[in-house]
Amino acid sequence: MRKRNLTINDIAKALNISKSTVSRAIRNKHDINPLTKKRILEYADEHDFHPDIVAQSLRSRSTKTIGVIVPAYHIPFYSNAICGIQDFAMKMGYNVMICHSNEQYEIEIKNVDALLAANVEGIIISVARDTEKNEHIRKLKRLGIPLVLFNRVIEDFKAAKVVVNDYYGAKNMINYLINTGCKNIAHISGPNNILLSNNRKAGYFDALTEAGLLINEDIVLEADFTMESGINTTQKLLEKNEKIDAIFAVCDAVAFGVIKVLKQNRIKIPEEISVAGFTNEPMAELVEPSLTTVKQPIYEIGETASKLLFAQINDPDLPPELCVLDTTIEVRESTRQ
Amino acid sequence: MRKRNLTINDIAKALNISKSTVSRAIRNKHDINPLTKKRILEYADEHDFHPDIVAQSLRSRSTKTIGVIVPAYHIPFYSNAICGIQDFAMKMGYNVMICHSNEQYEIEIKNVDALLAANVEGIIISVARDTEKNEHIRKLKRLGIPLVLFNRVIEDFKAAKVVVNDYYGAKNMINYLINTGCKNIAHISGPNNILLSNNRKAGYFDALTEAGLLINEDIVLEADFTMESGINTTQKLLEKNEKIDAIFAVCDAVAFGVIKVLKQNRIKIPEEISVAGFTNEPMAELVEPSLTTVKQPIYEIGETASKLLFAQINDPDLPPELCVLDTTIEVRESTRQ
DNA sequence: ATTTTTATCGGGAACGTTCCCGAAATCAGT
DNA sequence: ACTGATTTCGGGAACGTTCCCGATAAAAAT
Repeated sequence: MRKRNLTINDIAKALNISKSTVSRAIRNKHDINPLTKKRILEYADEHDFHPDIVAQSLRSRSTKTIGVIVPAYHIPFYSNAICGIQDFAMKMGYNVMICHSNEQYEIEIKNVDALLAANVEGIIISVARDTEKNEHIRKLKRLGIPLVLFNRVIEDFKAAKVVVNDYYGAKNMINYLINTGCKNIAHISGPNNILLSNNRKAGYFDALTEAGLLINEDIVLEADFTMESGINTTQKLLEKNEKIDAIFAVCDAVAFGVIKVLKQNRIKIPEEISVAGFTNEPMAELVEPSLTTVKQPIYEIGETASKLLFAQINDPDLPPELCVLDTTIEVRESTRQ
Repeated sequence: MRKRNLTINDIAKALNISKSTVSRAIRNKHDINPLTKKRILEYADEHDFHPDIVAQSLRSRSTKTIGVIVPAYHIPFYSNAICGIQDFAMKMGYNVMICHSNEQYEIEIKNVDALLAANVEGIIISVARDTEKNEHIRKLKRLGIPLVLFNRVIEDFKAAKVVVNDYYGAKNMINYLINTGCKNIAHISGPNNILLSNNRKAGYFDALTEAGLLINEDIVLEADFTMESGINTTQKLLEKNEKIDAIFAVCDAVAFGVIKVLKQNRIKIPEEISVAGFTNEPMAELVEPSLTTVKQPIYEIGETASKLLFAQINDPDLPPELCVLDTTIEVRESTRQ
């Protein structure tokens, strides 16, 4: 139960004027005598008046709130991207409501409903690992809710999207590895229902092909985006006894798993095997050896997603824009020079 | 501008009954004929009716929203604690509005005002590093807003609080270090305007005293909670050329800085110097050597804060409760056996 | 058959705001 | 002094819901 706050009616009564006039004064409208306005504002200031945002929302039919759904909150990539989203939203005078799906499709559906129930004016979403269907996303589109997908996007779906150039990022990294003398580069990919996994994998293949290197499908394994899966997959990879001089992981978390297993097996990084990741999480420079990785502009990704969303909110007929941000290669100790 | 949704008035008109009756049916109240109720619910279901949460908020004077303020979003401790807060709040049917102060007092004040403007029914806050004054917190109390402080709390202020046993956590860790043969244990503390810094420092001092070891104030330096400050402080510490066989850092981030500098100086961890931290961030097991640290139940801290807040929301006259959670020692490679 | 109870429903105010429209009152122009 | 424009303000409806209270009709009690 909210405490009873001062309302424009109270002010109106106290100053013996109408609430319409008070409203005009507060919202700095014309149609008002500068003197009465001053009188009202002084009174309001003195008594710490704040217009009730709920009543405003009801009347204006606008909640000034946007929603965000991410797979997991505590993954550094997402908490940093959320920063970018939120900072820009605040500049626009909007609040942000954040949900996490915990990588589960069912929860993601519930999140969507929760945000709809809260009457958000737009939604930014990065889909869960499990999300194969996307009826809940199409529903948003049907309802005409402004929508932006980022990072993990849905391929055959028309909507505003923010991604990085996964293909070229991966390709550049493989080229770099090749330039440092690696010839047998393994790849631990992400789930192939996620677009970015396939794009990065394609970059890997094409870089090898263009360099005239043989492709060995035996050293391309699939993991998800966790360190645990990186550990398991690396163990499987080593058991194959293939000749390997580098491992390119779909993301940093997986690369951390790779490093862990290689060190356990006393394999020297990068002398025997170079390791490269993708994202540049804060941890990347702390692990030993520090991780060479494809650096994503994480904060900007969130910020851009926010910008695209507000562009839609302000002009609902805007055609969906695909925004591809550039990556750079951050060379550290885990790859040979 | 929200899209025009179906309202109870629409249903009333369509079924030729009054909106009061529709409202009763939706909210599953008595005073209604089971048959009409069925008719209404079927119609509502068929047309995908959802009561307008904003109108409900206005009428009930309850927003079903709580606010959270943390120093920085992307610090793993906070993103995990927020998970605990949010999960419990959702169980209670509440939304969560999250702000970050970016460790700045002025922004924290703005955050408080933003949450008040949003009519949150309670606030959970971990104060910024810079926060020396606390007028904005007292204001919340004056306004009668349910309030819970966590992690970084204000000492001389009556309010519900959730902390860990910083004193004993530190003391236990120092005892452990002593047991492994360390005699000259340095401490890099946190800012002394933050209570937990002082408690951990006190645990450090008392453990040394009780073990009959000499206290050397020269090897007790102050940092803030960042890795950078850990780096700088460790360098200063080494320049003193004091005899040191262990460093206990106020938090993991600082400990990571310590490790970095020691490695740069080719000082062997833990053979020459043991290193211990506090918190058990995810990174702690990834650094090399992995970090021995005082493990906090991070998710539970958030969950508990949430529970205390809802206890207050449900009973505003509840006396403020201090909740102290236990820590354990997580032994890894950075300390000798 | 009359009164009392019970079940079911509708009318209307209220939450705090914005906005449309019209009423005064002041002012300028003839 | 009379018209017309302009400034300033108030009344009241509306946003979508909940809730109090009274009305009606059916059921039960006398």
